[in-house]
Amino acid sequence: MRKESSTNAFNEKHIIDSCGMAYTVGLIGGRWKPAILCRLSNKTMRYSELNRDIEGISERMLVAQLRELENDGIVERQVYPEVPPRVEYRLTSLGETLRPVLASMSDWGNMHREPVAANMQEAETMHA
Amino acid sequence: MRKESSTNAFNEKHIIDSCGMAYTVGLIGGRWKPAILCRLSNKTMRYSELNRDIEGISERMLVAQLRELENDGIVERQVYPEVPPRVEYRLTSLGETLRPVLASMSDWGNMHREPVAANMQEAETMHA
DNA sequence: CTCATTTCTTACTTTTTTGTAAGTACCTAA
DNA sequence: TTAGGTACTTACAAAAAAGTAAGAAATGAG
Repeated sequence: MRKESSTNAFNEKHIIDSCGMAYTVGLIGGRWKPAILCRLSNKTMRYSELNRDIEGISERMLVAQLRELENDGIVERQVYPEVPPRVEYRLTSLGETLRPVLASMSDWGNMHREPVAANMQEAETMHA
Repeated sequence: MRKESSTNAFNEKHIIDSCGMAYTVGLIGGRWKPAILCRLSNKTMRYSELNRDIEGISERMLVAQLRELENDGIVERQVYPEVPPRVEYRLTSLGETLRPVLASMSDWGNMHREPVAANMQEAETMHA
């Protein structure tokens, strides 16, 4: 939970308000958001797909990050009134404007780190 | 300090190895790195300048973040053998390759958040 | 009525990041 | 000899982020 009155929270707000880069990092940063956005950048996915696809993520984290992305207007959540439930996540139109930014980050990362087998596939799909 | 054996540390490594975007975010993310990179993107600065210019940062944080950027090969540190000491920080050539990425993040951020007076100047200088 | 499936919640613990405050080293100039 | 400027360190405390484990709702199938 966040403590509105902390120096930390104050600093965060201030930086976000005075630096566009910090604002962007705030939206897409964190442990799991890149992994989520990377995937939703390519296609709509349902909750269980994301959960299976992103190795090591817990449901708590997955939901929390999706909610944040949703609240920030980057991702949208579509619920189908079925049982068992089906919920799909995709980029909003705002989220789509982020795509080139995400792609440039992804490309830079893939270019400048030691090549690891696991990335090969990802590196390709990002710019398919 | 980091606990190498934690699930958290393991997950971080794994994601960084499997997602270029996560790798990039890992390098430039965090509370103060955007503010630092934003400035060093434009010009070489000495320690005290950064310290004055980045409102609210503590010396501990400034040094820590600069060290990380240095260890990651993005920023370089030049010490002049003078008294009182003079230390300058600038982007390395690897850091320069990051500039367009940083700029696109900065631009996106400035474009998509409520315009705040403080940003006007920054938004201009970024693409001068 | 009980089970299975999917998409979450909730309460609690551990780990990581950030902040605070004080101190250090170096030389120079007064 | 003492004060001053710059660039840090260090030890400790607070806050935030992430992990763990268990549970809950809704409903159709058997």
